[in-house]
Amino acid sequence: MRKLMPMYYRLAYDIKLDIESGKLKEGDMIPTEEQLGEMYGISRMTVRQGVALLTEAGLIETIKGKGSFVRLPKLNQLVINFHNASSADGEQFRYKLLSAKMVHDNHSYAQQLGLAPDDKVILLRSLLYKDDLPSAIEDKYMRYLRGKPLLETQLEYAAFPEVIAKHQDSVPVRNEMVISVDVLSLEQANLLETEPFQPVMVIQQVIYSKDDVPLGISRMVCHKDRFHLNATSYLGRL
Amino acid sequence: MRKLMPMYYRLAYDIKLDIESGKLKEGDMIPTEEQLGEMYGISRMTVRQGVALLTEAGLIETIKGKGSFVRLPKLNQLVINFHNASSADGEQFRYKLLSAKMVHDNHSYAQQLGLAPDDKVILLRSLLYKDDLPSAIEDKYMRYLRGKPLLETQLEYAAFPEVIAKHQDSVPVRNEMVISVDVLSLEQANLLETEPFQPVMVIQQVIYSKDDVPLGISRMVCHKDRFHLNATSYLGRL
DNA sequence: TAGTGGTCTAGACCACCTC
DNA sequence: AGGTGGTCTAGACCACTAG
Repeated sequence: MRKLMPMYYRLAYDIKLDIESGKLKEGDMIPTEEQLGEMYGISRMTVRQGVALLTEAGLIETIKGKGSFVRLPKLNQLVINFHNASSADGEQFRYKLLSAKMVHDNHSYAQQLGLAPDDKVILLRSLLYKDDLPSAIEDKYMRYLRGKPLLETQLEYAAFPEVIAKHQDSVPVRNEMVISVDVLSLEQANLLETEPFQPVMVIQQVIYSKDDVPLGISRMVCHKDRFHLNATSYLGRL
Repeated sequence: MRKLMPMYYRLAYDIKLDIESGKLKEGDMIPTEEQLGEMYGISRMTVRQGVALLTEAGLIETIKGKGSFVRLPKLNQLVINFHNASSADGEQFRYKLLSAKMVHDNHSYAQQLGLAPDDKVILLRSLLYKDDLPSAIEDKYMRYLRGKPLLETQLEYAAFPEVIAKHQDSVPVRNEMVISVDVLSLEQANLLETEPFQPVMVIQQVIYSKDDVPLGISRMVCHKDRFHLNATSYLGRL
C-alpha cells in the first residue's frame, strides 16, 4: 500500500476491511452511492467504480432501487489452478510422451467425442514424472485433423487445454473436470512402477467449443502418494 | 438476448463473439477505446465499462499506454462449487451428526489450529448419506468458544464454511482445500458399510481469518463409488 | 413520491509506451 | 510528440423499490 491508490480503490478497501473485521455484518447495507461520494469527496461515477470492485470480489450484492448489501465471501467456491503442476509439493512435472496412435471410432472415448463414423481420433499417452518417479499417466484423446502437426516436441510438455487450443480448428471455451477415485489396473501399475490395485486419483477433463462440441478428452491417473490437488476460495480478493 | 441490453454490454458481447469464432486471435489488439466509441456512437466511459467486462471475463488483457489484447480464456483455472452436493449425480446429501466431543490439545488437528495449551477443540463427526447409502465421513475441528451454541439441529446440515462463519468470532475469509487419495481404515470402512482398504477421496479444508489464523479444519473421507467432484473453467463468461 | 442503483455524456488531466 | 489506457468530474435521465 505504499503507492498512492486511486480514490475508488481506497473506498472499496475501507469497506472490505469493515467486512473482514466484522464491523459490517452479513446483510448490512453499505452507505448509498451519494453518501459515499460525500464521505470521500468524489463524484458518483468514481464511487461506482469502487462499488464495482466489491461486487466483483463477491463482498456485496447490490439490488437496484434498494442498495448494496454485505455478503460474506462464499468459501465453498474454490479455484483449482491446474497447470499440471499441483504435485505433492508444488513442483513442476517432467513430461514424457509414451505413444501416439490412431484409435478406431468404436473406441469409447471416440464416441464421447461425438464423431462421424469415419473421423479419426488421436490418442496421446504421456507419463508425468516428479523427482524421477512416475506420478501420473495422462491419456489425451482428440479429433485427428489433417494439416495440424501433432507430434512436435513442445507438445509433450504442454498442458492439455493448450494442446487442444493449438491443434484444433475451433476455439476452446469450456473445460469440465471430474475428479474421482479408482484402483490401478495391471498395465497402469506397470507404468507407474508400483503395485496393482493401489488407489489412484482420476482427473478427467473434457474441453468444449462454443457450440458445445467436445474437442478433446484428457484422463489422468495419478499415483496416490505422488499427486494431490490444491484449491483455494477465490471470492473476497481485492 | 430478448431484452434490450445496454450499449457497453453489446460492445463486449460482440468482441467476445469475435474471439470465440476465431476472428480475433490470441495476442490481437482490439480497437482503441476512442475507436470503439466512434464505432458504437458512445462516449469513452461507456466503452470502458464494456472493456472492463471483457477484462473480468479474462478475455482480454489491457496494458496501459499500449492497448487491449486478446487472451484466450485460461481453461486450466477451474471452479469447484462445493456446497457438499457434488455427489455422483449432483443430488443433495442427507446429513447425520454422529458425535460431538472435545479433543485434547495434543491432538494433531488441535495443533494445526495453532491453539494455546488450554484452548479446547470441538470435533464434530458427521455421516453424509446419498440414496440411504453412507457416502462420506466428515470430521470438523474447530476452536471451542463459550457462549457460541454448537449443537443446534441446523448445524448438522450446514456446509463447513457456514458452520465456521456462525460459530467463530473472527470472520472467515479464506478456504484452502487439498484433495488426495487414501485407503479406508477399519473404523471408516465400518461407518461407510464397506470393506476396509478400499480407496477413498480425502478432501481437507482449512478455513482462515484475515490474520491467517486457522479457524477450523474439515476432513472428508469419501466413498470411491458414491462421491466425486466437478469443476468447470470459469473464465470467458459474459 | 422520494430514494436508490443503472446507464450515459462530454469533457478533463495524467501516466505510460513508442517512435 | 502522439497515441494509448487510468482516473475523475458534474451533470443527466431512467428503472426499480418502498411507504
